[in-house]
Order: sequence, then structure tokens, then C-alpha cells
Amino acid sequence: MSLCHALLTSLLEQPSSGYELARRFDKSIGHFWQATHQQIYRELGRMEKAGWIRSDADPDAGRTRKRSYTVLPAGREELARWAGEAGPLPELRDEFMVRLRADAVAGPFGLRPELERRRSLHADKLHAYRAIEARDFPSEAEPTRQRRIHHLILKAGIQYEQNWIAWYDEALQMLSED
Amino acid sequence: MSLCHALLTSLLEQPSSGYELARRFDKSIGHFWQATHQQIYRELGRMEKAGWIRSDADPDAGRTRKRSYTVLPAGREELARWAGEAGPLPELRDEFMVRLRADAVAGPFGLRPELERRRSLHADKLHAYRAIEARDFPSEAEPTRQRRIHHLILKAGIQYEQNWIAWYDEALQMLSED
DNA sequence: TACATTAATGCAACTGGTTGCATAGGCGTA
DNA sequence: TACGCCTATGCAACCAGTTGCATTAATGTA
Repeated sequence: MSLCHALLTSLLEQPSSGYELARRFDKSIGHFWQATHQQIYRELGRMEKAGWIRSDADPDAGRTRKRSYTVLPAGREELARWAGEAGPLPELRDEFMVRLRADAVAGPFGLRPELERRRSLHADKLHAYRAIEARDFPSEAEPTRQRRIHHLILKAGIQYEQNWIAWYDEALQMLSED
Repeated sequence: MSLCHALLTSLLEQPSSGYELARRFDKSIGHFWQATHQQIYRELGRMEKAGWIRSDADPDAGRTRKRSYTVLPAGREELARWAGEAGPLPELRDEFMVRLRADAVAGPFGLRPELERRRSLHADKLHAYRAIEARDFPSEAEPTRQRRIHHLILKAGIQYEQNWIAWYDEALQMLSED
């Protein structure tokens, strides 16, 4: 299970509360591994039980319940152990292919608007990634090992979206030939 | 939920038993929407209750329990209703990006072998798709609407794998610069 | 005849992820 | 002061998907 390892990584970068993790997730690794606050809190609880992380009342908690989590040595070891493991490829699992197939067999159901909508959603994501790239990885910046890896991850997202956009263009063109 | 609609589509092409569906799934739409036999049997049960499909003892069942499922008009309507709906984009959810990030923050953990392994798994899939393409969509065949859509779906798989292979090549090259 | 394999279906338990709701303090503003 | 929003955490119920196992019949093979 990757969520706890994603959390360990995030907490190594910066000890944080569950809430902060949830927000940071949305902006970084969350592009490749989504999690709701519920999952995050649940997982933090488990990890604390397992002795991988420790929680303290956050310094700027005031009178709130805010807790800050820190990775313990056991957590760091677990991350190192896990990171080297072989894992499964992500599964290609796309609802829309099911709709397309239904359209081929029992349609046509007029999928053009949906094709266009999806193409534009991919374009939105691509623009968002490009904006992050321009901000975080300007060409003049010195490429440390860490920065290069982070950039590489982002490029996976960029290429993924570009690829789908190209496919949707092809699909739309095919549709207009009918 | 797409599984039942994938099943409806499959059953429209060809009334079948759960077992047959499970095997056909592995070879066609299963590339884009996986399901175990368990899920399929469970779903067939639900759909029969909902009045979308009907089951009869399969003509060549002999003394076995084999049942054959057929789509009823209500099922066909449900498929048409669903097919036109807007759906969510598939989520980009890749374990390996979590490992890479862990490697950037707390590594290096020596991810090269895993990078190579994953690249070659993608290459395997690509070859499998290419083989299907050569067999099912030879250039001389007449492209009906249905055939063109099926080919389009397959191409999504092909481009997806090509895209990942290109990314892994870039990643491996980056790694060798260290 | 015995044994392994494949066809065919299904139960039970579990895991990961989602949804809806609840709580409670802090902060800005009308 | 009252209202709404944001920060922050959590419970409970649910759903989809996975895993392991069990059953029964037919088919092939040593």
C-alpha cells in the first residue's frame, strides 16, 4: 500500500499535521496518488500505532486539536525497504472506453460532446502542469538530483496529458468522418 | 459504475455465461476495464434482479450449472442512458511515482532495476497490443464504423504504452547522468 | 481406474477508498 | 453580536475490488 509511504515521504520533507498533508497532497504527489483527508487521518493513526511516526501537539496549535507528525527511524527504514521493492504497473482503466465500446455495439449515442469535454479537461490539466513546470523548474535553475527527479515526475504528468489530448483529437477526427 | 455496462455491451455482442464473459474480458475490454470472475458473477446477479438481463440454462450446459445471460430491453435502455452521460477522467495513480519521490527525498535507493523492469513490462504490453492490431485490423480490411471504433480503443492502449516507454527511457537516461 | 486439468459457479472475509455527517476553535465582516 | 468561512479532526456506513477457498461436472491422460 502506497499511501502510507507517500505520507512518510511528505513528512520527511516537512513534519506536518493531517490537514496540512491533505492540502500538500492536492498540490504535489496528489497528482499521482490521490487521498482524502479521511484516508490520511486513518493512515496516520495506523502508522503511529506501528511506531513509524510520532505525534505531538503542534507548536502553533493554540487551543485547537492540531497535531504534528514526525517520522521516526523505524518509519525511515520502512520507507527505504519499500522503495526498492518491485510494484505493479498502474492499470489502464478508463470508463470512457467502455462507453465507446457500447457506442460501437449498440449506438451511436452521440458521444462527440463528451469527447470534447474530456479533451478539454485533459487540456486543463496539461496547462496546470505546465504552469507548475514554469514556476518550479525554470531552465536557468541549477538541477540538483532531487530537482531533476521531481521534474521527471512532473513530466510524466505532462506527457500523459499530451498523449490523451492527441488521442482525443484523433477520435474527434474519426467521428467527423462519419 | 462501469462494470455492469461493460457486461451489457459484451452480452449484446454475444449472450454468454459468466465464465465466458470473464475470459472474453481478459482479451478485449479487459485491457481497459479489468474484472475478476467474482465481480462478474456478483454483477450478473444484480443485473438479473434489476431486470436488465435474463438467464437460462445454457443450451450446451449438459448436466453442469452453466447459465447463459441475455440482455433484456430494459438493459439495452439502461446502456443507452448511461453511455451518453458525462463521466470522470481516469485518475493518474502510479505507485512508482511515490517510490521515485521517496528516492528523491530519502534515497537514492537504486531504482534502476525497477525502472528497467517496468519499461520492459510496458514493452511487452505494447507488443501484445500490436499483435492484436495486426491480426484484427489489417490495413486492407474494410473499416466499418464498429471496426474503426474498436481500432481507436486499441490505439489508446498502444499510444499509452508507447508514451510510458518513452518516459522510462528518459528516466533511465537521467539516472545514468548521475 | 485413478489423477490432473479445465469449465463453471459461488461464499466469506478483507482492504482501500468514498460519502455524509459531526464537532470545535479561530477569524473576518456586516 | 451574529453569521459564515476556514482550519482541523474524526465517526460510521457504504461500495468496489481482491483473495482464498470450496464445490461440481466434464475432459483428457497415465
